[in-house]
Amino acid sequence: MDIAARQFRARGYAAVSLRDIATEAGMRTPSLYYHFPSKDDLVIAVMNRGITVVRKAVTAALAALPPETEAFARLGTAMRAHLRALHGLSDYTSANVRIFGQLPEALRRANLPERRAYQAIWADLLSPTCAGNPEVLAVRVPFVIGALNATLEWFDPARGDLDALADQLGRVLLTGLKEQGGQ
Amino acid sequence: MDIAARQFRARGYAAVSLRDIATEAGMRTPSLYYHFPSKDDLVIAVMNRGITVVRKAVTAALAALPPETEAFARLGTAMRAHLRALHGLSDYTSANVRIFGQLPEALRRANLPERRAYQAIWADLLSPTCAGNPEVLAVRVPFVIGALNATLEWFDPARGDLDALADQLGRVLLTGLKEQGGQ
DNA sequence: TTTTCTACCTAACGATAGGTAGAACACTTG
DNA sequence: CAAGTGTTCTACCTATCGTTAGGTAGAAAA
Repeated sequence: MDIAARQFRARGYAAVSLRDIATEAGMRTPSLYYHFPSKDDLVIAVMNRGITVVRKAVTAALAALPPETEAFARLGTAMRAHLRALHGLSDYTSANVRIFGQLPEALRRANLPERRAYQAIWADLLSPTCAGNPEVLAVRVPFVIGALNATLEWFDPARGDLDALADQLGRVLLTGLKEQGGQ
Repeated sequence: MDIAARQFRARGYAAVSLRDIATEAGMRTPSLYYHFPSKDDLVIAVMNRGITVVRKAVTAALAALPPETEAFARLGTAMRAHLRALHGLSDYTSANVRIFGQLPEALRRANLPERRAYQAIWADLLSPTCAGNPEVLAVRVPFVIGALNATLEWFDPARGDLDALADQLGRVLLTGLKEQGGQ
């Protein structure tokens, strides 16, 4: 599954064959079928773990905060944990974000329960920013998650500091582009 | 090309076969080779037009503004034009955003010049928000474009008002989540 | 009227995809 | 040691992929 996640992340769902995965695992293709009944099942397992990983990372980061931490500090912590899971923690979450849009609808649906559970965390976090207004919240939750996920397409953690990125994005999202110029 | 763009957008690069495109076009597969030398050339043509379309849309929207319009109003206008191109104007831009990450590196590289030209517009727009600081700019340009593009994965223009979305995202990006609660 | 071009066609190619059947190996347990 | 069980193997299948070869009807050009 580690190998599959890394390959899916790098080259996409349809472009990665079971032969590719088996070869890197030091196996023959049919041997994979002992562990997974089909390519679909394998990719679903990778996708679900991708959400589980980031959800646990964010939950743990929030749990480590002092209980009286204010809403915007909690939000910043969650953003940093999410970015860390995306860019460093494992290939599962990044594979999920990368290939979700490439999957046939049936496979996408199989990942939706996990995704909704994760979105619920962000709904709680973002609720104070819009006085609980459900229509605004319904836009802000996917917007913030989507904006963070989009960093996967342009940020290279090998060439930039991930914490600096988290700081800067946190500032922009919380206070907007309008305030403070540089630094 | 219209058909190819729509199918790429809906189902991804590798999942769309030349047979699929030809069938919808009312042709046999090899007939496509009269118009395009290969699948790669076809997809490159679609990708490049996708950026051209949104660049012209944004440029035109900015040109229609009074010349003395201040920086943040110009930014809001550009955001709205970008969202419109993504969600309504044509399938080329949305296909580009959807499948860029799925392409083999060689095809991605073929689209980079167009992309850089488009990013230059946003660098101009965003420069006033960070006093021209190049490091901050290098993060903010892909961040804003990425955040807008990510709406493709969750916003359905058939079920929500695109202008309302543009307004709300413009407010969040310009003034942040911290200010004004609801509405 | 002869030639060339445009826009398609049918037939088939080699490569590769996901998947199956069943034999062979490896390790634990009686 | 023999049996059983878990794991990987060889060999092969069918479907589909992008692509090529060679040809054809009709419009345009000479």
